[in-house]
Amino acid sequence: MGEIRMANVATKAGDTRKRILDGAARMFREKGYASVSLRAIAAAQNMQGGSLYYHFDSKEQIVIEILNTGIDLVRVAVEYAISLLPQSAPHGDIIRTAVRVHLSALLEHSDYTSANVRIFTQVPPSVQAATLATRVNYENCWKRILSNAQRDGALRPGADPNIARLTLIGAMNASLEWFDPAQGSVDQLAARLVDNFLFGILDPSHR
Amino acid sequence: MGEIRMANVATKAGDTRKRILDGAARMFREKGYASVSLRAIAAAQNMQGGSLYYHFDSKEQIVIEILNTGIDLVRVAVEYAISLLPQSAPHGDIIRTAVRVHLSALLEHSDYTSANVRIFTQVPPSVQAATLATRVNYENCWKRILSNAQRDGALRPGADPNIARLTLIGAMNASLEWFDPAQGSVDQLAARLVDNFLFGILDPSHR
DNA sequence: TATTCTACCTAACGTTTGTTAGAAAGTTTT
DNA sequence: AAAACTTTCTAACAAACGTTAGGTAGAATA
Repeated sequence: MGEIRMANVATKAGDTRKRILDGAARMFREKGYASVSLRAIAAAQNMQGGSLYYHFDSKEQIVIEILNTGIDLVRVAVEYAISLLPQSAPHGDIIRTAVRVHLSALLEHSDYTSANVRIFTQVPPSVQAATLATRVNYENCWKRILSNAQRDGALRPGADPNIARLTLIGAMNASLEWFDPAQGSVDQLAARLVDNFLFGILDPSHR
Repeated sequence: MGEIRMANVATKAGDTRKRILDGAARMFREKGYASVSLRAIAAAQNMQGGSLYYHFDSKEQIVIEILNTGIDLVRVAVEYAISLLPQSAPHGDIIRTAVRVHLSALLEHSDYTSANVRIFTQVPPSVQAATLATRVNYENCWKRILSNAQRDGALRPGADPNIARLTLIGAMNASLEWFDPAQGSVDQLAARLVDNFLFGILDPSHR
């Protein structure tokens, strides 16, 4: 009593808790939300289903934590990578960097991020609501990038930055469904995807 | 016996069958696959859960039929719209037409098509496999469009038609999650999305 | 050593799910 | 009107689900 409960403290429970989340994130990414049971999540850590309730209040709390973590991970990674660019960096380079980092997290580094993309639409409305603030945070990160570009006249006249943002994020996230490392690295994919996005696919002579 | 069982014949059972599929498609689009039970699908037609088994063999068969219908609907609509264009139509116009028809089916006309986009990742692997041929069919439709453009030199050198195709379809389908008719019509969205796709978002002076 | 706390297990609960068998209406054919 | 066929209902099944209560072994504390 009177003590503050910390999330990631170096205890046995803290380790187990993290292992449960790690395993659950991977399983959610692979099989979706509804078809991953608490018993399956527990079994992956050699535990019984009921034991999860020592660490979490409900299945919803588990998935909320995974979704929020997944979103914050990309946001922090993108913001950090951008902060390393010189102030004078062209907007094309900023967008290029953001896309590369987003795809890298989604396709290479984070089960949390990929789980978020895969299962967000499958999750109960209450869970979606509990991750809204985190999502808005990341949305604003991209809104800033594109509205800065527009402010400096870097966007083609008539280009709608809102539609650009939403389609770009949609296109990136969709790559989770078809990306194949045998066909090329994530960086190669990012480079080509950004080129299409910035320059279009049409040859200048055909415009 | 000896009679051929037809799908859309004008019988009571045929009508009921279609109404069940129509209702199920809408419910799947709205709530996802797992959380729509057979009892709920039946209740929407004032029926009992078990009665569905007079018309269908299983829940999987229902969703397979909905998914295949949804994909074939867009494919036929896109192919027909393109066939109406003059032979000499520029590739940009062909792509523009295809995008407009795809978005129109997804966002305005077909619960089957939107259900397909929404729940495909949620559905059991056996169901995904049962819709593979239909999906490949539609994929080939877009492959043709883009490889024809490349053959005629309409694509920017270095533009990868495969990545272009996958990102375009990904971007269009993602719009199902954020499209808001209050912000503009489907045709307006299609026009802006295609402009971004063909010309890029960057101003020529900033390249 | 005795006690308290941590981390997990066992076993069950109520609910929901897809599915099935057989009865019961309603319709059509003979 | 009788018979056959079509369509739906009733009622139950086994399985799986999230969740809970209470017990238990080991570690930490006193």
